[in-house]
Amino acid sequence: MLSGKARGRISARTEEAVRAAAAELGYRPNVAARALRTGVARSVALVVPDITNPFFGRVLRGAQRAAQEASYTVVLVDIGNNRAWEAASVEALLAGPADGLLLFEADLPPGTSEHAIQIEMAPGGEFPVVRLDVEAGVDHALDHLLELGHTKIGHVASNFDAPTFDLRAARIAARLGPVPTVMAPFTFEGAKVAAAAMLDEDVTAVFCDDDILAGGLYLAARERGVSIPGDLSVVGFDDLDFARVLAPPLTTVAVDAEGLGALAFSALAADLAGESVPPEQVMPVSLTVRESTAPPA
Amino acid sequence: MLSGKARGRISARTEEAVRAAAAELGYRPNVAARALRTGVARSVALVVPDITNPFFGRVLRGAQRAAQEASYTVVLVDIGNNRAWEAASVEALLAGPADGLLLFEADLPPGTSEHAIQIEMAPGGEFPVVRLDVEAGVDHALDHLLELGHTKIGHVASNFDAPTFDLRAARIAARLGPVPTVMAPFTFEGAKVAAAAMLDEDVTAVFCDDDILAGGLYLAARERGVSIPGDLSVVGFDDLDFARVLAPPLTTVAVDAEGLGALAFSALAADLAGESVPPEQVMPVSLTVRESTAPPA
DNA sequence: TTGTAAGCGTTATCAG
DNA sequence: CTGATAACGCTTACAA
Repeated sequence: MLSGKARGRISARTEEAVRAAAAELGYRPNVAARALRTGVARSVALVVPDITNPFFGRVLRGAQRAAQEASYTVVLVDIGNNRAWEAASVEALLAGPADGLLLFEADLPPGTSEHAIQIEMAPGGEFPVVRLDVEAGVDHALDHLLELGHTKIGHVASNFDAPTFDLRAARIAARLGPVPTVMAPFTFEGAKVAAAAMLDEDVTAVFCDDDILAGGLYLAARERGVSIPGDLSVVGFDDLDFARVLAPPLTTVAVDAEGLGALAFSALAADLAGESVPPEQVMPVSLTVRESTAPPA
Repeated sequence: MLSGKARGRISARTEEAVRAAAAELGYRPNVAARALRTGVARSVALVVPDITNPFFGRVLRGAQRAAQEASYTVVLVDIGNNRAWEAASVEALLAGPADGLLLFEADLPPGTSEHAIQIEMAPGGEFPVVRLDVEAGVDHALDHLLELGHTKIGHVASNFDAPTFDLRAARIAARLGPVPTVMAPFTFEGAKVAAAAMLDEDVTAVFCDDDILAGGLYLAARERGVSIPGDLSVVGFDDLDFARVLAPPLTTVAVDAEGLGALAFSALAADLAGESVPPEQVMPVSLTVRESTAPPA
């Protein structure tokens, strides 16, 4: 009765009384028993590549907020940027605790029949995808640079193999043709050494796949005495909190990470409820212009 | 039998055969049924104030790694810096999914008999606590500043009410007596406006309760044209990734957030296993000296 | 409107 | 060493 399925079967007075008594005694339905009986755990798993990256923290918060509202619980799986762990981790989830999966840049062993939503992946796969409008993001960034008068633009790309980064590269190529490119890892230190090579290229502006990569470029530029934006304009992607506090503040593509997480959860909830969910949903992005971009010298 | 409780009751050959068949058919024990029968879900909940803060991301990763090794699952609850949500959120957990709680700067309704570990809280409460050696952290920072020759030191304190911040203030007071203090919120923008007031004080160095607060101070200093460390030395706390990329790189107290998370999980696991756990465990910290500190002008 | 009973998939116990 | 059986706490269907 406490599950709310009593529609009109019992009197309001009785219901009231029972609820009061339940509250009085501190009664809590046993979720394990309910899960066993109904086959539904009201819990979803979120798989992220690196929870240490603040971007995923925001996605997680969005998903968790939405989940909480629907009285779902979210269990976190952090792949730790280590693809080897991925299979094992996801495998563990399939064993049961989760009704469905929110997969951020992760794949499922093919044929595994499970409810899942993929985040920031290419559409056309087995599961619905929810993603950022990456193409619009690079368009905004490139338009801004082009308007400023830059013609020699470089690309500091992520060396993490994920569709979202392929999309960035493809869009840049489509707009500008081949451009000087370096691949950088997702840490300030690593990105710094990788990005240093970009300073030897003949470019007046660079687009970075992510703010962290831009941070690495800042480090390299500082070490080499190249001034931003005087000698080099730089634009990042994600608008992480620290972009604001860089010197100079970073011009970057702002994305709604929490919204992305929340949207992914809603899609999964809809799927679990048997509703049909669109094969692809994309979140708009915008450009936040700060002080790291200026006309070329 | 698959639960491994068959110690010598069946032959190795039989066991082998059964396991093979199980793997063949893709059999997975149903966790809900197991949880119902055994009363144990092999799952713990981690409650954090703000998952958006990279510090908690690191704690979460540490806890998750340790949990995964023990084949536990961790469910996340993000309070969102909103104390009002806290009770409701924790309440939801008590309903069942979690065998135990990892409470970061959170309290449990008193008397709630549950297995829990408190992180970064004052010892002496109902549950064992695991925390950073905050006192040593401020000692390191203060010693460093004192050695540099600073005598007029200010304190940018967190306005978030948590024992760890009380500890910092108490230690500073014990070492230096009353010092100019401003309270700042946990965002760059908010901290910037709060920290601006510190620039009007007669101080040559500032200790910040957290790197984020230090970032706010950087912003205020930049706006007012005060140079770091020329006019003002600043030291932060936590050694978040972005501390490295600030200009100048921030001198800060480095803490092992992942280790903290892992330690907290182990303590909880021990508690769950019926082992006794020490009422207080503290993690050592160290000072990372970078370029935001120098002798007073 | 209310009561009763079956069964979800495990694990544990107790005879065989 | 093996096989049958009860019980965990809940939901649901059906009988009263």
